[in-house]
Parts: sequence; C-alpha cells; structure tokens
Amino acid sequence: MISIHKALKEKGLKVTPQRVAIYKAVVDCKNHPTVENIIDTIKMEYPSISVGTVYKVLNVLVSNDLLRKVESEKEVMRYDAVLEHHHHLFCMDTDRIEDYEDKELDILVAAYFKKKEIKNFKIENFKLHITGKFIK
Amino acid sequence: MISIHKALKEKGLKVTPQRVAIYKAVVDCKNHPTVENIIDTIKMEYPSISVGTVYKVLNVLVSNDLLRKVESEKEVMRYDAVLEHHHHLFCMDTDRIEDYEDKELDILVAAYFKKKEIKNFKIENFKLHITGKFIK
DNA sequence: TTATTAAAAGAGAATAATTATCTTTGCAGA
DNA sequence: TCTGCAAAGATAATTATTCTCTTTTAATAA
Ligand SMILES: [Mn+2]
Ligand SMILES: [Mn+2]
Ligand SMILES: [Zn+2]
Ligand SMILES: [Zn+2]
Repeated sequence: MISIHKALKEKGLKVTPQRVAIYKAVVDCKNHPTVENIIDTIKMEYPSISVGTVYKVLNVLVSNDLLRKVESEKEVMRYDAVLEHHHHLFCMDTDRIEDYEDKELDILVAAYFKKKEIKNFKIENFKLHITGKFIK
Repeated sequence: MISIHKALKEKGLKVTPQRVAIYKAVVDCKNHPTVENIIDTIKMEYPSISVGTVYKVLNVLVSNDLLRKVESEKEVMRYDAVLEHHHHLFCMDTDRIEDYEDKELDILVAAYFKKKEIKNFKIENFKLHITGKFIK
C-alpha cells in the first residue's frame, strides 16, 4: 500500500483532500472503474465533490503516473491504480476487466522480442489484452 | 481483397452504395482511421454523405464482424479492416497505430496458455498491445 | 500564527463524439 | 412495375469530457 500523500509530494503536487479521496476511490472501486463508478464511491464520504474536479484530478494523476488509463473499445474511460506491469482479462459478455500478472509469460515474451526485433520499431513495453469468459 | 458486396450479402445485409463506400474508406485510410478520417476520405467521392450514416454503418459493420474497433486510451474511436489475428504497435509520441503480425509469437503464446491455464477464465483470444517508437 | 500566494476546487457553460428520432429514399423480392 | 422494409439523411439529443471563471485552500515564510 503506497502513501498517496507521499506520492503526491514527490511529484511536486499539492496534497488535497479531493486528490487523496479520488485516488482512494480508484483503489477501492477495484477492477478498472469508470468515472461514474469513481464519483459514486467518492460521493459517499464526499457528497459535494464537483464532477469537473474528478476529471481534472484523474488527468493530473494519470499524467503524473500515479494512475493509468485502461484502453478499451467502449465509449467510457476506465482507470487503473495498479502501476506494476500486468495484463488484462476482458470479459466478452460483460464490461468486467481483471488484472492478470504472469512473470513467466513476461519473461517468455521479452526473451522473444530480444531475439526477434520488429523492424522500424523500438519496443518500450507490451501488454496482453486477453478476451474470454470468466467461469464458475 | 474481399468482396464487400458478397460479404454484406452473406450477413443478410442490404448492399448499399454508402455501406460499400464506408467499408472501402476504412480500407483505404489504412492504419486504423478515426471516424473523421473516414468521413474525409469518403467525402471525396461522396460529398453529401451524412455523418450519422457513417456512424450507423460503422456500427453495423462492426457488429457483423466486417470491421473491428481498435481499443485505445484516447477519446476517439478507431477502426480496423484487418480481421485476421494480429497485434498492434502504438507510437508513444503520436497517434500512429500499425499492425503487427507474427505467427511465431502467436504459436509461442498459445502454447504457453495451453499449458498454463488462467484460473476462472476461459481464453478465447489474445492480442498484444505493443508501445514504443517508430524509428528512421 | 498569520499573511501571502500560487495552485486547486467548484460551478456551470462549452465542446466533441456518438447515438437517437423522425422523415424520406431506394434496394430487392414479388 | 409495385410494394414494403430497411437504410439514408437531417437534425436533435445525449453522453463524456474539457474549459473558463470565481472562490477556496494548502504550503511556505514572516
Ligand atoms: Mn472512448
Ligand atoms: Mn465522448
Ligand atoms: Zn489493471
Ligand atoms: Zn490492426
């Protein structure tokens, strides 16, 4: 568990209750919430927060690498508090997105790309987008 | 080169000049055009087309698996006429997205997942989202 | 502790992308 | 050729997000 207070400080950002609350809401929502999810969660203990503030703070946190956006083909953006390298499981039937981490796979793919380069392209990172169905 | 005329027929969809033109525009635009790109291209030989029609037709083509959406963290949707299994190279500095196909990699990863299953998840497909920089 | 100040929050309007509604048009089968 | 349904076109509506402006507040120093 990272201290958001400390993290904001380190980035030279003011520590405000809203920023802390919004960050916490993304963590609490779990599994890549939408802005709507985040607002709903926050409103429980911060009923007067402004929607514009939520968007603004999310953008600040993303551009300071304290949160990430999740790419999707849907119309609404989703956010991720997990900064460590990981992949995503996308449910084909619902909007559920789960984290998938797999060091062994990372090593396998990294080794593959170390041998076989992509021409005209310098790889910085890769991520698997795995589609399928959650079972049980 | 697939016949869009035939493809539409096979899906039980009416063949209209607009549908054909929009499909062709996605192919011609190359590399995952936005709706704006598509409209610009189409307007050259179809100046009177309606924006709503473009959106509607794109949705029809996507839901009939004649086109695909490309997932991204940006605000605008992008489309893909390449239906065969392939991966994407995302430029870190620009909005450029290029196709990357690699049968050897596909086999490697598929073999990996055949051995090591993901618990509670039935994989249907996977796709690599590779970020980096285009060089030269 | 208080004063100062730059940065952030809040409110609401504006914009941008996309979808929905309604009317008109036109493909396709009879 | 006629007819009916599906699609196109026009435009309004909706949704997600950003912007602008004012007020508030966190951080620093006196
Ligand atoms: Mn989007
Ligand atoms: Mn939007
Ligand atoms: Zn994640
Ligand atoms: Zn592609």
